[in-house]
Amino acid sequence: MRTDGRLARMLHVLVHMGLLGGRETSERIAQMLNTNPVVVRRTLGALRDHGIVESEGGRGGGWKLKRSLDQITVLDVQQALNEGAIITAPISRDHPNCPVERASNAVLEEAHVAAEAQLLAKYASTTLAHIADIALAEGIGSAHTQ
Amino acid sequence: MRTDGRLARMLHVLVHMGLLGGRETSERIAQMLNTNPVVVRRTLGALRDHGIVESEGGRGGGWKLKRSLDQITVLDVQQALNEGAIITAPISRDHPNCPVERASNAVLEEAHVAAEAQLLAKYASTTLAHIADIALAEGIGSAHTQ
DNA sequence: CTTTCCGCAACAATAATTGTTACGATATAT
DNA sequence: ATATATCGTAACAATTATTGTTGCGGAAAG
Repeated sequence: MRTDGRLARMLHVLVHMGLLGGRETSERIAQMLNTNPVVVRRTLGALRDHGIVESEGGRGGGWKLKRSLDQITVLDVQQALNEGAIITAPISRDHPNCPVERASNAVLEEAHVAAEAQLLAKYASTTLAHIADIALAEGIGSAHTQ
Repeated sequence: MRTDGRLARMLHVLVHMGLLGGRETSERIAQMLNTNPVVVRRTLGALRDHGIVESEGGRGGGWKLKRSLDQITVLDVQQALNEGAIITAPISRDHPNCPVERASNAVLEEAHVAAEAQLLAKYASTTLAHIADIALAEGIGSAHTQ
């Protein structure tokens, strides 16, 4: 199964935008992400709908953070991208009335719900400013030294 | 993304096999799972390679548990089916040398590794006998009342 | 030696994200 | 006004993983 890379990509680009401070076009952001401007609009559009960034069309337009890095958590970004659960219990629906299938599913559900709760708590307590600090401690934060 | 239903399906069928006690053919197991005998062989084959079940060909053959239900944990089944991680951190690989991307990935990795550790602990402490108990408490455990 | 099993290869079906092209809408500069 | 730079969106191919299916071979029991 292909991994859904949207969360990581958005964290990456939002931190860059916070460090750079100005407005960025979909074209430049696409280069940061090694991808296409349309993919950027598609994904950043979801963040705009949740008040994390704002966009302006026309000459001189582009994308800008609507809050500072310390006011955005990983959880904010995650929830803007995916309204559903992060970790989905891999339950089966072959015989919904079979007590054994229901018991198996119930055990899996319980374990996954607990793991997801822990994950969400971690997401909620991690701000993008924290990520920026780690990046700055390791190297130059705003350049792609590739 | 389609959910990987193999773990839930295997828990389901292993508990049935434990409760029934005898040998089951791929054909009958496929009916329990609403699927095809080939899919059953494919998946149970992995469990055989890990010593959870055994198979015999020819007339009177089929599949049988190699250990009792209280000697098989959910973790055993999970690891037989998938050698990799259960929860994969959705990291990005767009600019591997970019400190910001690395910092984002590191934060995600750390959170997911912690969540997976909790999940594995839960899997390890849950036996198939436990699932069977839940099923028996709710209804008849060996019949498909559909 | 026939029937009943599993073993395995090959390929279509399904589902989700990503990548790409094309066209429209809008705002700015000249 | 008109050209230009941007986002907005629809449509479709590419990719990837599991599932479903068919077909043929091998092995064991009777």
